[in-house]
Amino acid sequence: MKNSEIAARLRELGDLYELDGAVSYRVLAYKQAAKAILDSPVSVTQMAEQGRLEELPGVGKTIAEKVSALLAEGEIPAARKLKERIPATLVDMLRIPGLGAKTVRAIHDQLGIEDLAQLQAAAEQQEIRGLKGLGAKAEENILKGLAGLEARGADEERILLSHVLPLAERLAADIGAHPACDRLEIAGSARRMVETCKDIDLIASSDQPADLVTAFVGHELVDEARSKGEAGASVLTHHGTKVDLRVVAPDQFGNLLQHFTGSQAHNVQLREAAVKQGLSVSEYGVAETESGESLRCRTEAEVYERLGYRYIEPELREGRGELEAARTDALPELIVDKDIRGDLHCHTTLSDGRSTLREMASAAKRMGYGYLAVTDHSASHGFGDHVTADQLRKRIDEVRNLNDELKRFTLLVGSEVNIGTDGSLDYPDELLAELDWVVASLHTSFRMGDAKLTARMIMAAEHPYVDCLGHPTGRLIGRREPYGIDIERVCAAAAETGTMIEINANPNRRDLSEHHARLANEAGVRIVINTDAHGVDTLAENMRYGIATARRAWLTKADVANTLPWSRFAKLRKRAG
DNA sequence: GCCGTTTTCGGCCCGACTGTTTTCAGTCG
Repeated sequence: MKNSEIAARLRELGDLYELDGAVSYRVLAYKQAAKAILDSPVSVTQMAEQGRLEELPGVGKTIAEKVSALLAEGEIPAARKLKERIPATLVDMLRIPGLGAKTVRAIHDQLGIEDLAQLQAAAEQQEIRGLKGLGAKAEENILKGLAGLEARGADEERILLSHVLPLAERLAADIGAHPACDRLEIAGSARRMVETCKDIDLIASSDQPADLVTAFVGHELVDEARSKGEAGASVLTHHGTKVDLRVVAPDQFGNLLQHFTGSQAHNVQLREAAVKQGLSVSEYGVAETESGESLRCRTEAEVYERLGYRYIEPELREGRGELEAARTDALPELIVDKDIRGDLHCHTTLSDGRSTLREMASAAKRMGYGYLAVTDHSASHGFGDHVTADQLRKRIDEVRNLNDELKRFTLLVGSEVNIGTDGSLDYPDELLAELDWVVASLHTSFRMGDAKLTARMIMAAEHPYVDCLGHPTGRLIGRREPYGIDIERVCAAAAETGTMIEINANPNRRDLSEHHARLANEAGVRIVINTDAHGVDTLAENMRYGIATARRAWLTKADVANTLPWSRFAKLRKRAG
């Protein structure tokens, strides 16, 4: 069973317990365990088989037993029992904004309503207002919420970071340049460079907040203001993206930015630890519980310092051990954009790229890189984009000639070779030996079973001319789940054979994920960050998302091979040793 | 239900908003 499915079942159980009136902390425990399972880089099913479930943060004896039961029987006995008393369809109602467990339970118990259709009918017939604490407004919100659910479908609307960031950066630049603006930063999940975002948070400081809010609401990207006040506003852009602006006085900017950057898990852990020191943290300051005296901070660094921590980079603020590391001076010095010296996975018009060899080479050189490996698809690639062995031989000459023209830049000839269903590659070894660099990737037969996929990847890693594994789990964020390969075994094989593994920086992929990249690094695998660019535009644009994934995986410059100049990188390739 | 530089029991962030209420419960981020 996939981690995402186990997590969904635990979330459902948490919802059922909540509807059953369980104490909130018990409900929270299930949600946190579900999150930990979703974030687990390795198969939780496999962890269960090995009796390792309790290694997951937030999973104790009880939840471990429930996961084991789920895997053995296909369902959790506790959930089955709850469903005898509480219709499972009530869980759907919790997705209506403003409706929580208490309200849903009251509607069910007192009106006998069991699903969304009955809820709609009751709201239309004004039956809801008969309940204590609910009125006409509640009915209105329920109908609005139901319409919203229908409109956006079953999936929670999360937007790819690469769609959110340009919008956020444009707004930040424009609002930040307003005369009334003192400081302005993007906050929230976009600042943490999470793969997908729900909305955009902007934090500003100003002595004339009203002017700033007016400028924000009137911006040309803004469609409508949903609410607007002295301290900020919430708007929808023409894209339909929600953007919140919060404005404070300059001396509280650090507190507000820290609060709204999150994540929730990070803030909860930060605040729990603060309480034990007799301090209380909020978006307005760090207060001493005893005296009530509050410290206002202009910068986030002051907030962390007051609590006994070194400054923590936003990408690390996920409640994954960063507070402990910040307290003991054990934070990694994260890789930064300018550390990257070359790119080792891109395409040209020879296969499915949009730019020519020369255009890609010039663009890479302009960007300040020292080298670029051109890796078009291989002989068995479909869609008319395949490259025959003869075409590749011609390409080798073409690259050598162009390379002679380029000063202080190394153009490398490579290939992104398909890993066949039997683990073999689709060029002869003699040809692969002539290349500077080979990325091996899966492009076909994803559904042949996890064990076979794992075997294919391991065979590729063991091949003497495979320098690197490309987009190893094949996921497309929000569209296609990763293959269920045994990432621990693939990493072990890669570390053993000296095969590198890429973080594919395409913002739709980010593959390795941050969780897998952290695991791979700890397993001793050498990581490369590649754009998989299909044109000069994405050659420049994609890299930041790969860097972001690396940073969220706690990687330093030393952990990533293409921070080295080509002369040193070249010696790290398997074929060089 | 989880977890331990004050705890194996008794804690488990902080504040705003909404809609319904005359002081608050429920929900949300």
